[in-house]
Amino acid sequence: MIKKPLGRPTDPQARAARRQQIMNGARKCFVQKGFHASGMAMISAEAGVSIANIYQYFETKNDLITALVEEELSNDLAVIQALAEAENFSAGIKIAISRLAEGSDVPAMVQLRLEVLAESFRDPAVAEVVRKGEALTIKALAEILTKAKARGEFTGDFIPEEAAALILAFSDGMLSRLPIGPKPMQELVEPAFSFIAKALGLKQ
Amino acid sequence: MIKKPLGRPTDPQARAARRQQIMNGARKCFVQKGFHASGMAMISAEAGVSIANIYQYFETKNDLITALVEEELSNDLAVIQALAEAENFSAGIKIAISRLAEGSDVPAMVQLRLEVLAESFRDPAVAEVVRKGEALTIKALAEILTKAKARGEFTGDFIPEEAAALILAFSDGMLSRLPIGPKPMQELVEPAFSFIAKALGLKQ
Amino acid sequence: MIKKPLGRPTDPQARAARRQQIMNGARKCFVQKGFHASGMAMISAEAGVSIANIYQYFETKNDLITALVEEELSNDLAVIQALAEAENFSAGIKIAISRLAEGSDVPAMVQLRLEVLAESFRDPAVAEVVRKGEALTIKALAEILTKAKARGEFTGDFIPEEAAALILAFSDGMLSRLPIGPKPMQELVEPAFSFIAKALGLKQ
Amino acid sequence: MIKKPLGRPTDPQARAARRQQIMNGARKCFVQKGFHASGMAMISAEAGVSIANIYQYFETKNDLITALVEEELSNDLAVIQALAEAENFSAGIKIAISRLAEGSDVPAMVQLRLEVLAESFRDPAVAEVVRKGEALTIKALAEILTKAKARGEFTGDFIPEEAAALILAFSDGMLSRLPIGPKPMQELVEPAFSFIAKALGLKQ
DNA sequence: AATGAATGAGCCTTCATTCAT
DNA sequence: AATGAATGAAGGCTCATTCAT
Repeated sequence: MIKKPLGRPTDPQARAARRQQIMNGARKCFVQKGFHASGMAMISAEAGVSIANIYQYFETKNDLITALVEEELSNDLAVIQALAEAENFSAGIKIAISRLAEGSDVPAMVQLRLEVLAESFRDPAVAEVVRKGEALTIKALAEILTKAKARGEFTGDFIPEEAAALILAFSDGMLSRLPIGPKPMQELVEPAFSFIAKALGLKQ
Repeated sequence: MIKKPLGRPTDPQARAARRQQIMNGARKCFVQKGFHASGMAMISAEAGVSIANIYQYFETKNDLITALVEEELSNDLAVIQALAEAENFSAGIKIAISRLAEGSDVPAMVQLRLEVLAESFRDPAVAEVVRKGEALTIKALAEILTKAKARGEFTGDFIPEEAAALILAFSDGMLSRLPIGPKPMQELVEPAFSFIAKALGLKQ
Repeated sequence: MIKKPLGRPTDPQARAARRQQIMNGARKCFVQKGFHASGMAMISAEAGVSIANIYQYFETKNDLITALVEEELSNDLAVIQALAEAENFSAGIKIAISRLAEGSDVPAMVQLRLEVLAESFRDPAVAEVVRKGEALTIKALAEILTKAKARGEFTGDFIPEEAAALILAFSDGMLSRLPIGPKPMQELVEPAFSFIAKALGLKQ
Repeated sequence: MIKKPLGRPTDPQARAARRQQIMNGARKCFVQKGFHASGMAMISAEAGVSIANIYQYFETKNDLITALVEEELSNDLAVIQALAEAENFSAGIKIAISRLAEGSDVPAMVQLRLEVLAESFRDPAVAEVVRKGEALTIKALAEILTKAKARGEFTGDFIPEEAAALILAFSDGMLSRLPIGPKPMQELVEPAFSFIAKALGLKQ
């Protein structure tokens, strides 16, 4: 016998949709003003929802932030995982880069990334979430490196986990300098790739 | 005849000291809570100064932030310039690293660095200040690289300005992951140096 | 099919009541301290409402002032219009005077009137509101004068609009001297009426 | 033997000049913003004096206000007294009116007048000052009326003190409507004079 | 589920004033 | 006499959050 819910049946799909709607509005605000300068009023306006309604999906503003951080991290992970399907490491990196460069809202993502890192210094809860997400990302990238290494794509030797961490750090650093660099990011893609390639001893 | 100014004369030294005192208090707050979550009340308490007094040294809270950003950038530049006095590039990097590692408050500096980068996305005034500071830093590092290159310390070839930008980005990325990395920073110093060394073709 | 609005429905009556409650509290404060020396804290205390709640009914303190000015002007207009129902001009004036004299809070009204006039010098928005209100009042009084004139209540000749403006100015002047006059207002009612009567050539 | 002051000799003239300088700056501010919206900072800037210096001439801001009110009242009295030198009442009124109309800053005076009246409702000290000043003005005007009456310039009968009070009230009322009247003041001078003339039974 | 109404705490800034020079 | 330095209190307004409908 199928369970028959009593009272008003809640529609999980509708709930998820609205939750996403709120998070999308919140992301816009956080990108523009940061976590702590974005008010619930602005978020509710951007999401097209009443303020009070937000509190039925997130207990506090902090929870909303945390949820958004998790979503953001899973996006990052997805990029890395997409990289796994490439034929070789070199091609994978280029796919990832082009995916970033062609993404319509790179600055927004970077802004949010910085916000997340800064927040993880302050809020231990956020730090924990980020730490887990990053661990997954590093692991995924390390596996890719391990396979590529096994395929003999590198001349040099390195510990995959370490190299993964370094690559991601490098990527973070490059992206975070987007708004302040003297040159546009485009011109640094090539040297950046070359930088990594040499560091890892990528063939050709 | 020299005109004698009426009233109480200004003591530039005392003013500078007080200004610094305020900025130090502000830094503590900004490190803990970020720019926008730090209130003037907290800053004044931390600095041991009345709120109203702060406004005799900084017109607005934003001006205080900007001043702090400038100070922070000049500190960064000083680190790089100290690197110029080393015998060779390898030694210089190690000096810089040890200087950072031994610095009593690396996490605070990193936290502030993230805050600054995030803010430069939002406030064009801050972005401009950061841009100028970074240009100076890149230039300084590029000169160091040029000299080291002339001394034949590298096997590979690279454009100094580009390499400088990449190194700084890498450094930023490494530092910014301090609170989230699975390993403590200490363990990544060696691989990070090795990473750069290979990328630039540093001999030995 | 009629769309059913979601969420809690608005109760216009309750809103209007609360709005009035706030305005009443504000009036007390403005009478005692004037517009600019009355703080929102004092207003909220006098109205029995939280400060933040006031801002759900008036966007700014200035809006609250403007709304009060409008209300005040409509009260003035009501007094004049009540005058229209009297048998003749002489009786009407006496009705108006007694209505003022018996009104429990003449000083408050006068104080507010001065505040309004002073403010209309500074804030163009207030000036515009007052101008429109005064135009209506003058028009109403002019009509009354026109009818009385047609009834042959005056020996002299005068342009109704001009006379109306002069009478209102005279009234304003008399009232505004309430707190400084050497004699209580009561003793000046008779001479004031006589003054107007002679000026207009009122019979008997 | 002439008294020889010990210590630093104070220059009463210089003191008076500076005092006036401050009051002039204060007047500008009070006209623009009113008593309570004008800050000491603005006053000091307008007067070209440091804030602290103001406190050597006026104990509090309130004292500064009171002093200005006194000055303002004595100006009013001077206008009335100038009226005494005219050949007859009719000419005197016209002199007074033209003196006002040609005065470069009638609106400023009126604005201040309203401010003073409003303040006299609140501050008993100001009220007392104004009351005394007004008593003098009424007395002066009453004397003028008495003389004119003795010269047979009026047909009607009236008590001079009463008439003086009424005339001044009327004048106040007319002026205070400057910023809100539908017509410019100029066009109301003639009817206003006629109004008074009729009320007092002025011949011709 | 969704919204309007309400609030205490806090925001940045300016106030009138005093003190030291 | 005159000014810079300093401050507690208050300014208008917004905050994240809760409650009633």
